[in-house]
Amino acid sequence: MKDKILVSATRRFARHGYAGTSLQAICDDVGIRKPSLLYHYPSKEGLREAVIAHLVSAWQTRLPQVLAAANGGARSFEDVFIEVAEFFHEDPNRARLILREVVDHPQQARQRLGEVMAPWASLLVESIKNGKKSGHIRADVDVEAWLADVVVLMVGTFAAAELTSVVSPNMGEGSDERVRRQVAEVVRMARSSLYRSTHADNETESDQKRTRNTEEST
Amino acid sequence: MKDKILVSATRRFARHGYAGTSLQAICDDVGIRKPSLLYHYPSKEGLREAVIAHLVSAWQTRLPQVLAAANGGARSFEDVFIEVAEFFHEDPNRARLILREVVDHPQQARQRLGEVMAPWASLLVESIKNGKKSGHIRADVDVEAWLADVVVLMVGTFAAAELTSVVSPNMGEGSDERVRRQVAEVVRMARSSLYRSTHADNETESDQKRTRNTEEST
DNA sequence: CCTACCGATCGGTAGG
DNA sequence: CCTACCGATCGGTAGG
Repeated sequence: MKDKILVSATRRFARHGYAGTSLQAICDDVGIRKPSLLYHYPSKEGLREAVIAHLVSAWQTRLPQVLAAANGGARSFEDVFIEVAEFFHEDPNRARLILREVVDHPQQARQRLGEVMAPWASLLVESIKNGKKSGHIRADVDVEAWLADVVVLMVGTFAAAELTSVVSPNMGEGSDERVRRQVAEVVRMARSSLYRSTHADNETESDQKRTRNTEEST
Repeated sequence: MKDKILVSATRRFARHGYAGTSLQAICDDVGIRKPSLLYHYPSKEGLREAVIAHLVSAWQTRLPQVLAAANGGARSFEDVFIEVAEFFHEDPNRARLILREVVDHPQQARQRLGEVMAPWASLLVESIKNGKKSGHIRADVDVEAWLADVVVLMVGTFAAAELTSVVSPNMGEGSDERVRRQVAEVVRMARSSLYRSTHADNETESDQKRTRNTEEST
């Protein structure tokens, strides 16, 4: 029961925001009365904290795989972002929730994001800076800003998948396909803006139509 | 007076969201009573529409400059994004407002964004696709996805300027400097992920330590 | 632009 | 997990 409340709260907080969600609405979802909800969670604020804590812990569970990817050598960056994309793909509400927290409680969200990102972010930054010295990473990359950009891109892509269709409304209704394309382009942008010469540069002009169909999944 | 209401509403909707803002709070800001506000605007919803309409009209005012930049030849893309950045820099609440609209009313926001972006977005997309044919644009760029990414990046950078400090908390408190770096990196990413060979590539390996020193200031 | 007031709903408590 | 109920606040109206 406590879990059903958490699931409903997560969905509603993500979709309508904290202020836009009433305890009554959550109770209606799970079929109980307000006092029953307040037996499981001390207050609305307490419920919000539980929702965030659950999100953080889901991420912590994921961390080992991300860290493993980060140590994978040359393809480190791409593998890390693929792991991150998988995390959001599992439940896009996670991205929306993060986005809401960032705009609703900027300083608190910054701190929490810092704690949660620190382990893998510092690894990545270190790795990129080494790449700069050894020459295969562009010298003009602002590493911290680059990483922040890619995180914004990841969260933004999943939180606002609807945006894509602004430009290409002719794409299939299935937003799954849309998100896939969007993520692929995020990875491509991240990579090609980082490396001095991109692997994809050995593409000839003959295959301009597109070699990769889903992703480059070679 | 009507204007003071609009200004307060814009700020509060941007910062705390529509549901998180009470008419009373706006009235307190401008020093009137609720019925007076409802004389100027028919309802809370009506006020929200006015806020959005004002944002759209501010953008329309800007449009000519953006279109002019889009026709500037080789530097088209960069100039367009510099114009867009200027628009958000004038008032970051604009970015927050857009972001809120996108998560709160996805389909409505998508439609409105489509209308507002169409004129310059189609110019840009066309121009990039031509660049592909003539060979100076990478063949593997997913043009529509790329544009969506850059828009997300622009809005996200101004809406969540606080994010940057997650990675580099040692940076100056002045978020102005932070945003500047962030925008610069957005432009760099956008450009270098687009062109087959970037202008910045003529950097030699000798200035790898960093041309700019505002960076992580070793 | 105001006073006075409305029904509805908010988060939360008492008490079992 | 419930019924019953709380004060506070919500958006909005009547009437001037």
